[in-house]
Amino acid sequence: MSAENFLIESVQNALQDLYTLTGKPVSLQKTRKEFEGDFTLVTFPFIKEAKRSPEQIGQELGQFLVDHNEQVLAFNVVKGFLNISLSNAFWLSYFNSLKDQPGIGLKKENSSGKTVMLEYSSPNTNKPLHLGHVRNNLLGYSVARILQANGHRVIKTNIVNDRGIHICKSMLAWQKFGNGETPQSSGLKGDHLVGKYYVEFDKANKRQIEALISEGKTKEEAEKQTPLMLEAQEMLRNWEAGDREVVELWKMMNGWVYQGFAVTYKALGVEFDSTYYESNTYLLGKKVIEEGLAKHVFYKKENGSIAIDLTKEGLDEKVVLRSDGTSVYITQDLGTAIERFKEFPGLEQLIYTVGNEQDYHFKVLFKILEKLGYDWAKECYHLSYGMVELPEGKMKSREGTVVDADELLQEMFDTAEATTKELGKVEGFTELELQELYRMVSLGALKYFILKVDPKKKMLFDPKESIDFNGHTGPFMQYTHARIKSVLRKADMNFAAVATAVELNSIEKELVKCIYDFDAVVKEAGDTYSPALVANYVYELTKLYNRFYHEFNILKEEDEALKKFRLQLSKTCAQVISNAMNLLGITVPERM
RNA sequence: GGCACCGUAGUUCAAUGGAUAGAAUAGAAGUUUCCUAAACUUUAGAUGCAGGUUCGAUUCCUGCCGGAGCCA
Repeated sequence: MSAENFLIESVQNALQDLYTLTGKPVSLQKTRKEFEGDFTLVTFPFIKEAKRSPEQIGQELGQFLVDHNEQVLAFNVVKGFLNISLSNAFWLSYFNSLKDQPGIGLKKENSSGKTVMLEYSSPNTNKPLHLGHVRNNLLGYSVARILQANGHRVIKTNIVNDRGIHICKSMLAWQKFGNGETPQSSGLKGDHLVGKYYVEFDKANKRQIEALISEGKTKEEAEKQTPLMLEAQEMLRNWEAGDREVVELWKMMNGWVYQGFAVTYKALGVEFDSTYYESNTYLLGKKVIEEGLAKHVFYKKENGSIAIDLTKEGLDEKVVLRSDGTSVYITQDLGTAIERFKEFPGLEQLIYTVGNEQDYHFKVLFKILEKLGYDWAKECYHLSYGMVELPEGKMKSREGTVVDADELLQEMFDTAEATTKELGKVEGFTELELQELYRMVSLGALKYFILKVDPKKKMLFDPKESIDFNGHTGPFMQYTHARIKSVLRKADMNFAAVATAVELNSIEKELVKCIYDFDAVVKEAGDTYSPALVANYVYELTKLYNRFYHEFNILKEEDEALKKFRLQLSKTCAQVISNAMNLLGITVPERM
C-alpha cells in the first residue's frame, strides 16, 4: 500500500477514535522542504467538529499515527500543520522494491481497457506547418503517450483539411503563374511549393482589389468580386462537381503537400495511427441534421436554414445547415464524431487537440451531440491550447511573420551543433553519431520548451534567443542523464547485491520521495491532459540529482554498501528521467 | 455590443483555498587534484487596482483597468 493510502486510512481511524468523526475526506500534501517531515496534514478543517485548537488536533493525531503505524517515525506540529515523518526503513524498502523496474511510471502492461481517440495536427493543405502546428503536434503526441502510460489504448488520428477555397487558391495561382513548376524541378519541399502559390494568389488578388477600389467599389465589394476570387470559387464548384481536370490538379498538388508533411512529421518525431481527409468526410453530417430535425432537436427557420437553439445553455442559436443545403463546419464535425464511434465500437473517449480560438465551437459541438442523445458526448474533450506568440505579437501568415516549422527545426539543429562544437567534448563520436546527437538535443530543447508550459495558456516564443541550452531546458535533463550513464559505465559494478542497511541522508531521501511521486504525476498528467506536469516533475528530479551528484563523490566513496546504494540510486534516477522524457516524446542520449 | 479567457520578479514560466508566493534567465559574489562546469553554492528582485466570502485568497465572487480571442 502506498504511503498516502495507509496514512489517510490511519488518520480517518484516528478521527473516528478521538473525535468520533466519520467519513471525513482527508488529503495529504507533500511537506514543504523548509519543514521536517514527509507528508503534511492540514488540521484546520477539523477544528469546528473536533472542538479543539488546530495545534491540539495536530498533537493528538500525530501521536495516534506514531502509536499505530510502525512506518511512522515521528511528527511535529506547526500551527495547523501536522508534519509526518516516515521511517528510513519504509523509504529504503520502497526504493528496493522498484529500483529494477525499467517501466517505472509507465504502466503499459496492465491495460485499463479504455480506448481513446486523440485527434491532433489537422493541417490545411495550402501551406507548410508553422510554429502553431508545432505546439499542436507536440502536445497531442505527448498526451497520447501519457494516456498510454496510464494503460489506455490510444488511437492517434489526423484529419486533413484537404478541400475548400484555400487549396483552390493555391491551385489557381499555380495554374496561372507556375509554369509547370514541381518539387522536383524547383527543389522546393512540396508543402512549401504549394504555400508559395497561396502567397502568390494573395498578392495578385490584392492588386485586383486595389484596382476595383480605384474603380469606385467599396472595399467589401472589391474583396468579393476580384476575377481571381471568382475564378477560385468556380474552381471549388468544379471540384465538387467532380470535374476531372480540377480533381487531377488537386490530387497532384495535395500529393506534394503530403510528401512535405511526412518529412516534417518525421523530423518532429510524431506519428498517427489513422488519417482522415475532409474530402471524404465533408458530406457526413447532413443525414444527422435530418434525424435531428425529425427529433425536433433542430428546427427550420423562415429562410430555409436549419438551426438549434442553445440559448438556455448560455450559448446562442447555431445554424447547422445553410438555406442552400450546404454544410457549415459544425455539420461535418457532427457527422465525423458519430462516424468514429460507429467505426470503433469500443471507443470511450474522443479528444480534439485544437487551439483555444475554437473553444466556443467545441462547446456547441458537444452540446449538440448531447442533445442528439449520444451518451458519449460527455466523454468528448477539447484539448484546448493557447496561441504561440512572438515578441512582436501574433503570427500572421500573410505578413510573413510566421515561424516555419522546417526552418525552426533546422535552426535548432544548427544551434545544437554549434553549441556542442564550442564545448568540444565529443571526441570518439562518429559523424553519424554526432548528427544523431544534434538531432536529439535540438528536438529535446524545442519539445521541452513548448511542453513545459501549461497547454491552456498562451506562450511566448522568441526565435532570436531560440532555445537556451542552460537552465530549465530539455538539454539539462539530457545532459544529466548522459552523465549518470557515464558514471555507471565507469563504476562497472554488480548491482545484484545492493545494500539495504543504509541510512538515507536528507538529499537521498528527497530523491527517493521524488521517484515515489512519479506514478502519481503520470496519473495526474493523464487526467488533466497536461504534459507540463511531467516536464516540471522531471526538472525537479534532475535538479535534485545534480545537487546530490555534486555533494557526494560517488565513485570515490569508500563504504562499499553506501557506494552501491548511491550508484543504484543514480541508475534509478536515470531510468526515471528517461521514462519521464519519453512521455514528452523526448529521447535522452547515453552520452553527450 | 454579447460570450468565454488571460494579468505573478526586468524577462520566460510555477504554485488541488494552506505555512515565509517557487524556478529559470538576466544582475552581483563564489566553487574545478575528482566521475561530463551544458553543473553547483550564495545574493537581490513579483501576485494590475478596489472590495467581498473565511481560520486562511495568486486561486472563489463582484466591479474597474489592461491584453488577446470567439460570435455577429
